[in-house]
Amino acid sequence: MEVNRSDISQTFIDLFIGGLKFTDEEFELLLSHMQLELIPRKCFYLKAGNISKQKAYINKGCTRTFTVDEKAHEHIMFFSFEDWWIADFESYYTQQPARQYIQAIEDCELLCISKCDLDKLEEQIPKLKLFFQEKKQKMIFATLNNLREVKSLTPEERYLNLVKKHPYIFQRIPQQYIAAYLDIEPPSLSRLRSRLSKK
Amino acid sequence: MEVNRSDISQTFIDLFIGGLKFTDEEFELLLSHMQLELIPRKCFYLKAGNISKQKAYINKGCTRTFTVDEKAHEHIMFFSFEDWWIADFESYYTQQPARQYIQAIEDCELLCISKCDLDKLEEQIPKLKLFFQEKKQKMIFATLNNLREVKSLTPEERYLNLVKKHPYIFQRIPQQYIAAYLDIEPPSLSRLRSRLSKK
DNA sequence: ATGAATTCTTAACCAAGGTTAACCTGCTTT
DNA sequence: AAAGCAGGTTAACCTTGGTTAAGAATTCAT
Repeated sequence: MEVNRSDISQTFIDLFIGGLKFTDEEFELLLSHMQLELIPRKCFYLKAGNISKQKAYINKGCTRTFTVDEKAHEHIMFFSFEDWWIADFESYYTQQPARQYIQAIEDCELLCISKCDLDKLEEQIPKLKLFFQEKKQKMIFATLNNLREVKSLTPEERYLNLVKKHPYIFQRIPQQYIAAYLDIEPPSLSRLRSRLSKK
Repeated sequence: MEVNRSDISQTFIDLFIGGLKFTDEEFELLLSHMQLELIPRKCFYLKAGNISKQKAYINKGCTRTFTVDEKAHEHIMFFSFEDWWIADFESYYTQQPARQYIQAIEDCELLCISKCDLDKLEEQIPKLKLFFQEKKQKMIFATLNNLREVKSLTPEERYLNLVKKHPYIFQRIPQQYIAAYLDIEPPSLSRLRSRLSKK
């Protein structure tokens, strides 16, 4: 669907016009390559096996990125909210089938741009290339920290970290998904919570 | 210590001369910026709190990169062997104090180059820049796969994966470090192994 | 070669999370 | 309003890994 200027969040405009100092022409050029996709709650933006052909800015809504193991258990790698960019990182850069699913937790409005278009645009607008290189760098740091956390903390400690660092997610994310993010079963999360509330 | 041409492994020469098609001048230029560091077994190449100021090519030996949690338990992020490049990724790129330790498991010969020199060299030799960009990309993929594994597999499954994919490490890495890599205690690894050998 | 020091294994006991099933609550649907 | 459903909680039981300590096996140093 074509992007209607009125659909775009102020945050998106601030990001490019205010933050990255895009000229109006550059911004229009960018917009002309973006499509608006509406993903209803519970629907998939990407399924494992498909190729992640575009990056999407979350204009509204939130998603979960997860894998499914051999025992059919889901493991959530991360949640994404407004102002995040989503794609299956490995699939996007290799153009090989993804191993992860990206599913809308709430109705989502996504501003999408294809890898092909973005690659060209990045050559025309170096600021854009730098912006995504920065994003990539931060994403690596976040992944390494994540790995460190998963390796060194107990589920309870990870839960407490989540409460401390991202309390807002409990307003928007169902418990079962929090459990899948912590890699425990829903009854364990319930127990853990009641154990903590008694202290 | 200055790098003596005779110290360098054939693999290193093949990498740059054969693989990356460096001219002799480029190769000499690279070598002129590298230093040989000898790290004896059990000594640290990097300690948490220090800044990772250089990249090092493992000419000989192997290392472990690990963190220490609040309960003083060590968690090994990965092992590195000959022909790998080591640094604390986040610290190297941000020049902030590292949160990880890098310790020699065997006596190591490292070919080191400072971030400052490498940044300059990469401008002079674009092939070098591309080479490290590729490395970085692969490192991200590996980290994401690692995270997926840690989140979705049991220690037993991770052990079996290790046996299947990297059987050689059992020749060189003590059990206690394998346990710290799997994020279990040594007695658990022993139990797991005896359980498996009975099947 | 011998003693000392690591490293690995084993055993006993404990704690935490998995599994299953029942139950409760709040929503949707008709 | 009643039935159905999804999400969350609770309880009972089981499995697995942590903890501690003791003992066996290796390795190292002299």
